[in-house]
Amino acid sequence: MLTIGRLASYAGVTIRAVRHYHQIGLLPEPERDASGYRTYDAAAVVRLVRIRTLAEAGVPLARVRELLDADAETFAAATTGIDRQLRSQIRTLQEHRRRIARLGGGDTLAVPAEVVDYLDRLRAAGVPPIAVQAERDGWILMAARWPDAIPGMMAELFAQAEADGELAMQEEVTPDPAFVRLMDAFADAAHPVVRRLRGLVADRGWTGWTVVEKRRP
Amino acid sequence: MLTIGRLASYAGVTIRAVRHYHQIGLLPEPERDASGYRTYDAAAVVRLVRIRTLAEAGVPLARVRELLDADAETFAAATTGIDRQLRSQIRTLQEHRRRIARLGGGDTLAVPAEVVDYLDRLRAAGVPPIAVQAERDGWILMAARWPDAIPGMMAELFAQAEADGELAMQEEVTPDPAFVRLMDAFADAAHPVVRRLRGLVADRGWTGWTVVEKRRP
DNA sequence: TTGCTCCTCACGTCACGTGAGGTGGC
DNA sequence: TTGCTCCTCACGTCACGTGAGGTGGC
Repeated sequence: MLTIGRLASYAGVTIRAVRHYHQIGLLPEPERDASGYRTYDAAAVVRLVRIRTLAEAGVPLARVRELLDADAETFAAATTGIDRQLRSQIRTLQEHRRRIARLGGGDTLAVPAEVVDYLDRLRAAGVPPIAVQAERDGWILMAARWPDAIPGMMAELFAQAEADGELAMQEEVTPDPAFVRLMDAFADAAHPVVRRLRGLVADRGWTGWTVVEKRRP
Repeated sequence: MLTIGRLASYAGVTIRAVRHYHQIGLLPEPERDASGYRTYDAAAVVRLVRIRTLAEAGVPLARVRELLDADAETFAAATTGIDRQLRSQIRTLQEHRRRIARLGGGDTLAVPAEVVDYLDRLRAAGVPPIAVQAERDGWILMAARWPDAIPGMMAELFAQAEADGELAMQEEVTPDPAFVRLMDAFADAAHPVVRRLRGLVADRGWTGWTVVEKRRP
């Protein structure tokens, strides 16, 4: 016969966990010795190891109770489902590894992949970091509001760039005019208020949006 | 600007989670509009996505707070630690898959591998299932009490079997006498009370333990 | 007497979930 | 008026953790 301490350590759980399983009726209360100590037999070990194996695999204790009282066939079927869930958890953790690695590399993960590409092109084209960041913030809000619209908008953006001439992919300090027109067009399309602001700015003698310049007289 | 619902759905968390992060000061409370609704900007999205990425990777929220306020170098170092933990979790889940598969196959997982081998030999030798189960229960209690002693005892057991003659590995219905002597010796060794009981049984005209027979006069 | 293992309450923890009851603009 | 999204309490959940205060045999 075993004390609760030996039982727990053999099964790899805490004493408190064993007592918890008694409380919720998952593991029957055993006999007591003269001192009031619980005394466990081999059957308790077998049951506790089953409980722990299932619980550690993520099965809720309420479900563990059902499974312990099920016949071998039902139980075997349930283990298939549990295994599927475990595999799915593993895949999820692998995805989390990728995401954590990207975070560690300085990525914010806040914009879709297409937009990341686009922002990289801006940087490569020599757009100043502060402007790229402002651009990113705009896309974050866009993506949050109309998530489904992003791929289409990006496709349209690049198609327009093709039409206007090639995007400057070299590391030029000054963005090329075609690209500036592209970004202005995009900014207008992003939100009605942008066009209005641009109008106000134009009224005051300035032109452009991505690169704002004093209009030549 | 975004409402809490759009922010939450874009970041892949619940509205309640966002409010919880406000409550514990993990995400700053944003401005309110005329109706008292919270209005979020792009910075809130960036911060929330970081919180969620870390939290889903298993980082406690108290630690997330530390990391969000850390510099890029400290943060990058921390992600290495988080990745190590994720890999360890994946290995643990893979181990759980193996254990669940064994449970589904009828294994109790309550005895060490050596004892499983030994019990298989008993079964192969034609020992009745009920006796094998009793034997298993004895070993469970043994293993729980003196876990370190099991390998040595098993080695001794098989060495003794070699000395007494080979273990019957064929599927005989009747266990061979050498094997019965072996198990009797083992039972005596398992616990002092076994020898005493055997003595009492012997006094009443019976012999043996593994196979109890009326003693021939 | 000291140390160790056990005992029973009973409140605490973590990260939210879940109503209850109410507001504001279409 | 109805539907929808938002708001603030505030108690509930899950699987135990963690003292508090006490017992029993070496």
